[in-house]
Amino acid sequence: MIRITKQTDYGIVLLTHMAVHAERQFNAPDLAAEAHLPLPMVSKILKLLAREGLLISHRGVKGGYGLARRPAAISMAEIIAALEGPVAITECIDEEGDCAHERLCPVRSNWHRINEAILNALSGITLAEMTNPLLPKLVTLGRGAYAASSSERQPPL
Amino acid sequence: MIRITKQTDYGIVLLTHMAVHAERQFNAPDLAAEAHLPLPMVSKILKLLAREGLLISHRGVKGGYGLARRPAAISMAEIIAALEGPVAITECIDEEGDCAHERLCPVRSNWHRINEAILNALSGITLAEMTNPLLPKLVTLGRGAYAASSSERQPPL
DNA sequence: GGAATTAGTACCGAATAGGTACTGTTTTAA
DNA sequence: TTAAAACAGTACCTATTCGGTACTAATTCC
Repeated sequence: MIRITKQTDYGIVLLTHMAVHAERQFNAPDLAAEAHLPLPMVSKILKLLAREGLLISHRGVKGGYGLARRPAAISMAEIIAALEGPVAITECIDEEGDCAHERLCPVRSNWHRINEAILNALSGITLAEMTNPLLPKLVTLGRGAYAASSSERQPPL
Repeated sequence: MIRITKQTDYGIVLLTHMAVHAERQFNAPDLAAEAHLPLPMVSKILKLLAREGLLISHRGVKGGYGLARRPAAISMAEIIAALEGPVAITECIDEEGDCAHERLCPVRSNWHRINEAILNALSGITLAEMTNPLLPKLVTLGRGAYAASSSERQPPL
């Protein structure tokens, strides 16, 4: 059903939570408790995000994880790519040589369109935007004080 | 890894093939042979597409399947939705009541953004475009005769 | 009525996802 | 220097889903 995995789902929740207090450093147990997610999963996910460069980790007693960049500089595309590999909806993209239909398949060159369309869509959403509880349109229609309370300002769509 | 299933993959290949000769009617064995895909799978997929209203089926000896609409009026979003259910990247969209984190999860309302972004991306690609072997940009840069050979004109990106 | 064709459903094996456990490494601080 | 807190890596198990097949109706044409 064209779903992201739960791992990624959790990962986005965690990163969003971290983005609200972007300066703070979080350790796995605290994050798990605050996000109401199982610790082993949280641990696993944070390790992955750190390895992929989206988080910076510090070991030792006072260790923990912090965002590697400003929330506005981290896109959904990056997060998803970090947690489940390159965003490619179809198989025949990565394994170009293996496809037996290569010469016959008229669709092949067009997969790129679909993949790119999705990649663009995901690249256009930043972590900073995810911390804002309302949609940009509604925010600008409402009173400005609310939008100003979020740490990052969103570029207009 | 945020993939469509092979069923959907095959489905798009089949529909693209049918879109090239949009008036013609195809039966399952012929289509399987022409697309170089296993017949049982093709059969299964065509049934589904017919049930979802993307294809029109005719039973009996001279039966077969035909496109229900013009290729330009069928979007990727519809095809994917027909073959693997509604396009919703995350779970908490459809099962609103069940999510235990509902009251705590600050991300929840923002999933809509991601889902809609992807839905928009997929809605913007039509079956007619998939029959064109080259990307729009390259086509307009090349000689016009080539682009004119495709049955449908693509809107500029 | 017989043959061709779609419709529906049930089933199985293999791959993948969700989740857990364990062992190692680094850092702080008493 | 040693113990504890935290991250790093990896291996493993179970349940679900996917890819694929088979079989039995229901229709339609000749």
